[in-house]
Amino acid sequence: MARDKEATKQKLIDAVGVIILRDGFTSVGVNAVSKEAGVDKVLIYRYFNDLDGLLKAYITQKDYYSNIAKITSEFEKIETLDDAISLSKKIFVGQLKNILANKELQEILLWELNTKNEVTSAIAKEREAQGVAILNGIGQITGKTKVDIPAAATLILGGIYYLVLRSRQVDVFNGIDLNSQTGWDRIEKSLENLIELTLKDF
Amino acid sequence: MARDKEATKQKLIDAVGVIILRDGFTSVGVNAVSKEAGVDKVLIYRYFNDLDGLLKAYITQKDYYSNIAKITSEFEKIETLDDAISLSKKIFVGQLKNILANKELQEILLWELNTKNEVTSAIAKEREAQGVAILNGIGQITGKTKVDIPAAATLILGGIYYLVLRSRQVDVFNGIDLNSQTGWDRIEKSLENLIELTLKDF
DNA sequence: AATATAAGTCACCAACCGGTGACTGTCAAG
DNA sequence: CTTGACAGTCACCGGTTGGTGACTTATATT
Repeated sequence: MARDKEATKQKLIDAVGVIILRDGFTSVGVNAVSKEAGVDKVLIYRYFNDLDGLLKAYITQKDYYSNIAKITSEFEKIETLDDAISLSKKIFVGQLKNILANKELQEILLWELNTKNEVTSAIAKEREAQGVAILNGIGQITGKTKVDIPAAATLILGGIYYLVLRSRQVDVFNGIDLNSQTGWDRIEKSLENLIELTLKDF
Repeated sequence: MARDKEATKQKLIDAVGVIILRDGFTSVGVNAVSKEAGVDKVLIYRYFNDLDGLLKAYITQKDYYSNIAKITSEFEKIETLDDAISLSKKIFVGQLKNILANKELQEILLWELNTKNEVTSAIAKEREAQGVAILNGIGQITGKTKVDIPAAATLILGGIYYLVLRSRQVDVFNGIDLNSQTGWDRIEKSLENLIELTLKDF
């Protein structure tokens, strides 16, 4: 009808987001996406070669990890160890709250765990760049520590990811209520404690 | 052929395990399972009502978390704080190595993250009982601590789960090689460090 | 030996999946 | 005014999914 290629492409890209958010990444297929976009599925092949091509376009537009620059700039203001600890806490707690609030991001994290293809690999690469940049920032300010900061940070970050994803299916995990504010307050507090203990141990 | 109901049921149950291990939980369906078992799929409905019924039977037979008794008995031997730290390290590192070695268990963890139904809820319930029992054990011996032990343990355990699952799709995460021995050694070391720091902080 | 019960087989169903070829309608360049 | 390029539509393909009814065959009891 509209006879506007770019608009149609955008409709398809947007439809991917809608379906991921509403039905999860497993429901993303040519039939569902085209139906959601109100467009024939053959256009996916014509405009994006492939469903993967469409997904790549979707991810590229999303640009989830664009806050690196902002964070790394904050590292430069750091002077004392307490500053470093405070910023580190802020980063990790921020990650937790960000993922917890963003259901679309949760779906992508889950997708990464389940599937390996060009798209998820591309996302992983981007995420990796962000993670290493932040770890380098922390590493620079703390200097020589007894503990392996990147390893500890990775473990804790993984814990954040897992608990958020787990909270989608279950209420209580290890006795902690993952669907209540008090439960997440406990997690957040522990997060801060672990960071403080780790960075003060040298 | 064999005309042996119990043997046929067992064939189906075993086939579930084979498929989970070989193709992942997403591939578990009536068609695939019956084909693998060399048995008609209608027998799944006759003997187990449902695919879910078959999966429940599978899980019940597996009994993944049967090592609770052994662990809780070890708590009684504890006398000093160092004993407690040592045992806690042993438990968490043991968890890590166990999951890392057991691909079928990894599939179930992933399944738990993706799906909520009677089967996964039943597994979760069993896991929950184990986790709480262990945490109670640790809690008893450490007494009042500054940190929230259950919350910290949950975070760390989640980290273990996530990293193992992530290692299936990606080599490097936050600069740590999740497919090399040295990478896992770093994780393990950090795990022990975090436990020690946490339990000594009171 | 006849019969009932239950084990196992077979053919089929509707719904969905990804994917493709042939088509129609529109718009702009010649 | 014609023609060609292209946006968009439609019908169909082979394959797989979960699920069911009708059937055959074996075994145990009377």
